[in-house]
Parts: sequence; structure tokens; C-alpha cells
Amino acid sequence: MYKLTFKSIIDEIENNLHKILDALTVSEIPFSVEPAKPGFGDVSSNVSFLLAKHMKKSPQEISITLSEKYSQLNHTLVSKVESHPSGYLNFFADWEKLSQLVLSESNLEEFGFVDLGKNSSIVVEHTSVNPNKALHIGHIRNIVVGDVISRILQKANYKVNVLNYVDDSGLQVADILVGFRHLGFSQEPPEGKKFDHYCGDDVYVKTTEKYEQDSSLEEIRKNVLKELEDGGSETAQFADKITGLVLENQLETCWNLGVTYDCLNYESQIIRSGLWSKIFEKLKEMKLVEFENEGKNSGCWVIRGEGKEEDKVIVRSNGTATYIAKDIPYAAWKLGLLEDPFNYKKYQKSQPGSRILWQTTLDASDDPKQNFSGDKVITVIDSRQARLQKIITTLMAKFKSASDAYVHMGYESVTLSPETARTLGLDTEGKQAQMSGRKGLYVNADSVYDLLKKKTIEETSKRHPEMHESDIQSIAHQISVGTLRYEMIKQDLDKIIAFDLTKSLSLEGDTAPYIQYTHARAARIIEKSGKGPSIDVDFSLLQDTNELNLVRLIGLFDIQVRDAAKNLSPKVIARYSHDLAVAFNSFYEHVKVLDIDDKNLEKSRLFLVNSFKLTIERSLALLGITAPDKM
RNA sequence: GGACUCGUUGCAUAGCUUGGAUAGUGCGAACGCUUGCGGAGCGUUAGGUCGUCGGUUCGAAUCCGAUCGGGUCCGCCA
Repeated sequence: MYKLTFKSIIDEIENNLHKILDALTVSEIPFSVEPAKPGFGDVSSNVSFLLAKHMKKSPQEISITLSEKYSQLNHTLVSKVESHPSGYLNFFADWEKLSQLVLSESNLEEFGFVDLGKNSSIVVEHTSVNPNKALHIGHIRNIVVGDVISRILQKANYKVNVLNYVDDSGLQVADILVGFRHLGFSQEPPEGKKFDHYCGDDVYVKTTEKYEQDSSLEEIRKNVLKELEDGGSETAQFADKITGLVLENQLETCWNLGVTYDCLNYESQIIRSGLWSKIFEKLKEMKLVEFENEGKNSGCWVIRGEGKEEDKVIVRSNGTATYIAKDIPYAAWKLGLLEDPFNYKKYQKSQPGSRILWQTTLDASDDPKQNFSGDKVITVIDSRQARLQKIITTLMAKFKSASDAYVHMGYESVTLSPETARTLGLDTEGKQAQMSGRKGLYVNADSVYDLLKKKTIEETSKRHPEMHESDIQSIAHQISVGTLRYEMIKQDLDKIIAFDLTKSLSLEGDTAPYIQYTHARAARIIEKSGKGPSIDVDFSLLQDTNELNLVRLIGLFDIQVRDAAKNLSPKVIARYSHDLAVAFNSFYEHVKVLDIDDKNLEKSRLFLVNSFKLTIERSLALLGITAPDKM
């Protein structure tokens, strides 16, 4: 599918340069043709630098020759070629034609679509939080990163299945069960408190505190953990009830932030499904695990460490499987390598939007069998799990005989700024602090959202005293969600976010509200114009640098989507959205749209404003952010 | 001891995958801009030997090696 965007001119230049190089009988030079830096035309190529060695001439000489040759070729979208003294080859677009292409294309529903996935299936697993506490701000980074990358992959023509792995049988779940069963915690949260907050803030924190005072509790915890593995036990059924309630509350938090899933996988079911023994047989067959007869791991099955790394025990000398043994079958299941032991039923509550939420079950189900596996799997887990994930990646690469079948999408953790840590009662001597659910050292996602919403309601009411309460609520919601999401994805994945409660409430500068505000400005212009933008406009009237820069950025959308999808980099879209907003704000300040003498120019500018509005909406949609028309 | 990761202006961050032209942005600071399509905005100014040393190269923030500093991981726990 040929897309009429800025890429058109890049493709044209690439083709022509190839022709020239063929004529010079130097082919297979991996030159680049890229959008130019401001002040250097519209498109630049480094081709002369690369030719310098071959031709034993200076880059500048070559670029002069090339620009002369280029001018003699047929070109439609390029108006001028220039050789820069530095050696770069700079191309100037014929904006009359390019604006027409880009702006008409931008009005199409599928604008920005790129075919990277070729409609292949891909699994994105994210969230995967123990169902014993409320989601805190650190979890939100995982969730938003996972959600945004799944939206981007969808735009890049992958069939995306989003999974949430519910670790409902681990130690953390056992801890709150000990609290409920042996320390007398009521199953009713105090008035006005969500059940997940109650479990995390009160039951979990206070129970783990008690372990230090009362060592007999350790024994009780061990027994609870053992009973959990047996699905029929009374403890397991009680656990199902508690974790079910917490999970429901966690999902409400996610849904509120615009995050939805396709399927919930329960760890307890993975364990009971017998998938482990199947994969274990396979591992033995493929000689990927070895039995130790001597040494410190004597009597265990281990996976050999690569290089200097330690061997990893996966089956203990008593025959039981270790933690990683739950992850291996799950990874294989996600890749569709094993016969699926699960049935599927719909989750008891429906998600916002039209996406159906399924969950696995080992019981019989009236609902049809589903398939949530993928040709590729992306697992979003924080970088501290890198070692474990590397083992799984290596194993899966061998099973699927494709090195990139299983990808660990790692990210650095969210820590607390010294100031925020202090408000939680911890003096860190000016250093950032790791969050800890166990120590009660965290900021709940719901609390941040509530604070943001309170602030944005105040702000919006001040700006629009006449506005209806429900509209204010809706606007404040969109801004709050946008702010939170944007803060989580705007920086690189391998940079730590030192979360500061006060700073996170900022609504100015490089934030979602800044971008949303530009959208509201565009919406306002269109509203005031009193008519819908007409396609029958003269694009050649758009000549101001502010106008052309805006067109250029709109035309770069699909290139950004490709970049973000290829490199699994959500921040690319965040930056693009911001740049687009900056370009519009500059346009807005310097170029008047309405009530100008030239009515044809007004029509052209209106069309441009509308193209911007549509594009920023689509770009923000990839971030899971909506933009209100007024704010 | 081994491994991973980060280090760019007072603070925060982009650019590094694919080496080239003027290192971009936000906060903070100083000043200025609203009878105008909404100031959650725009403009101007100040602030950078891209941790350090070395190598490759005609050319390094970018690639390679070493080194220093911060963070993380390395259990027959989960």
C-alpha cells in the first residue's frame, strides 16, 4: 500500500539516488535519506560522505556532482537540490504538491497506519501484579508502557493479544491470607476504602510487620502457601474469593486509565494444568536441562548458565519445581507451543469499550475455545527481572527457532523522590527511595489520579464557570489520565523515574495538558468558523514557514509509528505528539486563520487546522490519551 | 567476585540503534507579549569541554577499550 505522506518524497529521492549510483556503478551503499534539521531544506542525505572513500574525493565535491546529476532527472515532489559545503545533499520540497498529498491523506481514517506486522499475531503481556494490594505508581509504568506498545503494534498491522498474568498463588497472597485467618483482620474494609487499598495498606503491611515479632507466623505462612497449591482446599477457595475481589479493584483502576485486556491468565491454573510436566519432558528431550550428580546443586535439574553465569536450578533435589518453572510453561503457552489445556469464560464484569475480557478456566465452559497465543511474544516486566527473562528468552528462541520470538521488554523502576519519601515518613538523606509494598512505602495510583482530578476540576471550573458539572468531570478525567500516562512514557524506558507527587501535578510545559490544550485551540477555531472544513481548497496558498512546518510534521506521522513499533519505543510517539503541538502553537501565535481578507486562504488554513486536529487525536490515541474540545 | 544499566547546563530530559552540518526540549532564573482564533500559550536572554582518559576515523555525544561515580541483579524464596 502506497502511502501519500512525507515518506513519498523520501522514497522519490531514494529511488533517484539509486539510479544515479547505478549509473556510477557504485551500488549497495547504505545511504540515508531523512527529514532534514531545520534550516537545511526539507530532506537530507548523507550519501556523499559514504561515497567519499570509494571515489577518493571530498564529500563536498561529490555532493556538487550529485546535485547536478539529480537536477537532470525527473522529479515531481522535489523543487530544488542543494549541496551544502559540509557535504550534505539537501532537498527542498515542492510544497504545493506535497501539502496536497499530506493533507488529503491526513483526513483518512487509517492515516499513520504502517504494515510492519503483516497481520501476524503478537502477544503483549503486561500488568501482572500480585492480587493482594492496590496498584501503585510503579505498576502504572508497566501498565501504561504495555498498553501503549500494544496500541502502537496494532497501528503497525499486528494482531495484538493483550494478556494479564495474575499471580494468585504466591507468597504475597499467602501473607494477606495469614492476616485474615490468623490475625483477625476483618474481611470488610473500613467505610469508604476500596478493598484492594485495604488489603495492601492495612492487611499486607501490618501482617508482614508481625512476622518480625512472632516467628511462629512463618510456619503458618508456609502451610498456607502449601494449601494454596491444592485447588480443592478450603484455603484455596478462600484465596480465590479474596484475590478475585482485589483483582476486580485493580482492573477498575486500569479501566479508569483506559487500559483493557483480552485475557486474564491465572498462575494457580498454570500450576494445576500440568503444563509444567509437559514442558519439562520437552526440555529434557532437547537436552536444555541437566541433572546434577555432584556439587552444590547435587540432585537438582539445572539450566546451564552462559559464560560465567551461575547455573539456574529449576527442579529442587526434593523433586519440586522452582519459581521459574511457572514462567517457562507460561511463555511456551503464549507462543502456542503447547496444546492448550484451558477453557475460556468471560470475565464477570465488562470492560469499557467493546473489547471482551476473557479468562482461563480449568472447569468446563459454555463459551467457545479461544486462542490468545502469538507468533511473537512481548513480555513487559521491569529490568530487575532481566536475568530470569534472559533464560526464558534463550529457551524460547530454541523452541521456536527464532531469536526474536520472545522479547523481554524491560524498563527501569519508579522510585520515590526524597521529598515524597519524606511525606510517607522516611528520611532518605536526599536520595531517592525504592518503593516497597511490604514496608508500605509507595504511592497508590488511585491517590495520584484523585489528586490530579481534584486539581484539574478546580482549574477547569475557574476557566469555565458556566460549564455543566458533568462536562467538567469529563474534562478533568481526560486531563488527569493524560497527565499520568504521559509522565510514564515520555522518557526512555531505561531511565529511572523518580516520582515526585508535587511535580507530577504540573500541567505546564512538556505535559499532556499542553498537548491537549493545542487540540482545544484547534477545535475552537473550527467551531468558530461555523462550517466544516472543505476539501476544495488551494494548498499552494500555504507558504508561511509556520504552516509548512506543521504540514511537514503531520506528514511524518507514519514514519514515527514505524519507528516506535520497530524499536518498541512508546516515547517516540510521546515526543512526536509534543513536537506536533509545539508546531501548532507556533502556527497559532503567528498565523491568523479566521476573519482574514483572503477567503481562499482562510479555507486552506482551516483545512490545515483540521488536519492537525485529526492527527494529534490519532497520535494521542496511540498513547491512550483523549483530548477534549474545551478545557 | 560476576553481570546488567545510567552519567548531556542549577534540576529533569531528547539525540546514540544507522558517526557528519548549529547538541533539541521542559522546569527553574531574568525580561517582554493578551481591545486579537482561548496566556494550560508565545517570544527574547543567560546557562553545555555530552563523567574522565585513550583508541578507531578525514570527522565521535554517537562506535571500541579502560577508568570513576550512581542504580540494579546474581537462593534448592516467590
